[in-house]
Amino acid sequence: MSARADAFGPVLPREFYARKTVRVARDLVGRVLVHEREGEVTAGRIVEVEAYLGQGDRAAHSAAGRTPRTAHLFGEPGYAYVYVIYGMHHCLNFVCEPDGTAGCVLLRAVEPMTGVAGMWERRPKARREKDLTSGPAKLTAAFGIDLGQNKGDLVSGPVRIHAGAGKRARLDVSERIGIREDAELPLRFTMRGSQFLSR
DNA sequence: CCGCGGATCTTCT
DNA sequence: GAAGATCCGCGGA
Repeated sequence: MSARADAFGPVLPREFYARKTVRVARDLVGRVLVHEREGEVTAGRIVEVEAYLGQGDRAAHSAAGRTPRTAHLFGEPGYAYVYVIYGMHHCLNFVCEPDGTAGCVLLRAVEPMTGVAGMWERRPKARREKDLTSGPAKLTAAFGIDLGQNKGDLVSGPVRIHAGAGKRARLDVSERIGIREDAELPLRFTMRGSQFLSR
């Protein structure tokens, strides 16, 4: 790990993810997403997430039971779940809950911190800085994350989450975006006052 | 600024 | 074969 990445605080340990999905989701707001490869560090503060529950949540990919795609949602926590949406975009999730129980947190928006020039290169159509990462597929593009990072270890791999400054973020709670089933559940958590939310 | 529809492909029925 | 946890460009106001 580079000295620069250390400035974001320690990497969150696997136990962080081995809790109830909603608890992890709330705790993730304000943390720092880091993608490091070939010496290039891309980082951003997490400002928006959504929880997808393993049980009683028909909007979750795990709702249909184990399939080849979703098997690791039921496995050990602290791994990435990346999938392709609408044929051309990628979404990044973090596997939660103890081994054997499904549950994940969808990352929806971050505030750019480090490697912003690289983000502009990977998202040349963005107009303002907030357009770089203010959506689940925008931020994966800006961070260079795709299926190659699926099943990656968030504790020891190139995609990690660091603890951040430690100040407890003020949260707003709302309904999840872009889903039909169980759309009324209050499972979207956003950093109050952030200018980098998806909508 | 807003609403509409096209793009494009993985996954499961 | 159809749907989908989205983004972007276009047209109109």
